Amino acid sequence: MRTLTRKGAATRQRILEGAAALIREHGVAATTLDDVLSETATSKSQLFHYFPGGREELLLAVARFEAGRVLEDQRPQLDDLSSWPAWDAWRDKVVDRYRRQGRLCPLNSVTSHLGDRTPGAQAVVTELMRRWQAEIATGVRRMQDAGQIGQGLDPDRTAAAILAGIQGGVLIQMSTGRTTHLEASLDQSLAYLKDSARQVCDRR
Amino acid sequence: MRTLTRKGAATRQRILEGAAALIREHGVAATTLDDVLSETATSKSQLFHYFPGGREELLLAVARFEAGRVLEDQRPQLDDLSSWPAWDAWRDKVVDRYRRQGRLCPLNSVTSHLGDRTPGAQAVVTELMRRWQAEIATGVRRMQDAGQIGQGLDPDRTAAAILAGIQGGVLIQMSTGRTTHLEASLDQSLAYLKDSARQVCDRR
DNA sequence: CGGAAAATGGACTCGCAAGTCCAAAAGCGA
DNA sequence: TCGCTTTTGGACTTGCGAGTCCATTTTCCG
Repeated sequence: MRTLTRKGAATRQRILEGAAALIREHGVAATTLDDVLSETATSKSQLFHYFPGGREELLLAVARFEAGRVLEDQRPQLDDLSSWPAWDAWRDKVVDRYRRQGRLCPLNSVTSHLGDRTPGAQAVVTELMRRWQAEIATGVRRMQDAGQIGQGLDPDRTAAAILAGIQGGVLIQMSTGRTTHLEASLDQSLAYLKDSARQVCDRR
Repeated sequence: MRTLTRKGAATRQRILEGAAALIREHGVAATTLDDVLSETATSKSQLFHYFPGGREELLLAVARFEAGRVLEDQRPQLDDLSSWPAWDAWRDKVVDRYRRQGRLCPLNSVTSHLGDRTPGAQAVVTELMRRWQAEIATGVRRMQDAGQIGQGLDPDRTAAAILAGIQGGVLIQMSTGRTTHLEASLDQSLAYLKDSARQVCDRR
């Protein structure tokens, strides 16, 4: 596959998105290549033409595809964590995003199926986490600059804790179907940050 | 399988633990029934004798087995969250437990493979979370009674947030291999709880 | 318009792993 | 010890799904 004509690119994309849709709905284990073919009205030769590595390469592409959406779905709120109302709006956006997504987390599903044999999958997740955490940390720093968050907090470590809470909330949602834990975690984190500012004032 | 002789029970247990060991090491996808057989020195007829439902039933049994270990591994610290040193000791125990476990989380692996077709797997996880959260909540209440945690906090919701942080920390560890996020989350939660007590004092 | 490269259809192979089966050995209770 | 039940060995079947292959059509570009 040296070059890709417009038609070819469209087909490749159709396969990719079709596979992602099936996985989001039924999970990885229940999604065969033949399912993808009939879903996207393509033939086997096409799939292996655009994804020479077969199933594994396709799953990895789906992982990248899904990973790319995660942060995008949080914009523009994630970009501007510079006031408490902005943080609250972001919190609502995150909760809403995962409530819509439902019980299945495609990214977790894909990576846990690719397992450790395909280091690429872990790399995709790790990179996503790194970027996500960095964006949150930027928000923390802005609030510190504005005197809204205590100076004593390490922005990066704080962001790590918030991120862990989100991930765990989503994970628990996968078995319970509820966003209760996600909300509780975000609310606790935000409360902690808000308190940290107040304590600084109290001490003066 | 009406009754189970002593020998039969031992064999069944050997199969179960062997399967759990393989899954902990290689993950579910890379573990076949034949692998389990050679690992445990048993034959196919034995496996299907003790797990008539085949692979699915065995995986569910492994899930239950692993779920049972989770809380046990946190005792006795989890049982006595009645002082800050006790909470800190529990925190260390949890971090240590998951650091030892390494990158693979057998429970997540199994449930994500059984997927939504086997509701039993989700039930196992849900029940584990419920119990885990309840035990943490008990600890919160004790600390409230002792005036060490602010009365304004909802024990159950607080426990939910702590639990989410733990789960997320472990999940992130699965791709990064590090317990950084787990530690950051637990530390942030504990700091929040400790602050909640101090604020109550300040207000008086 | 013409030829090379890309895209497509779909039948075919092939290996793996789940699950079946039956006969033989071992255990158990009376 | 006897007879019944449980346990065990391991060969066999079977189905599914990944991956291969080649002929044909379509697209691209000079």
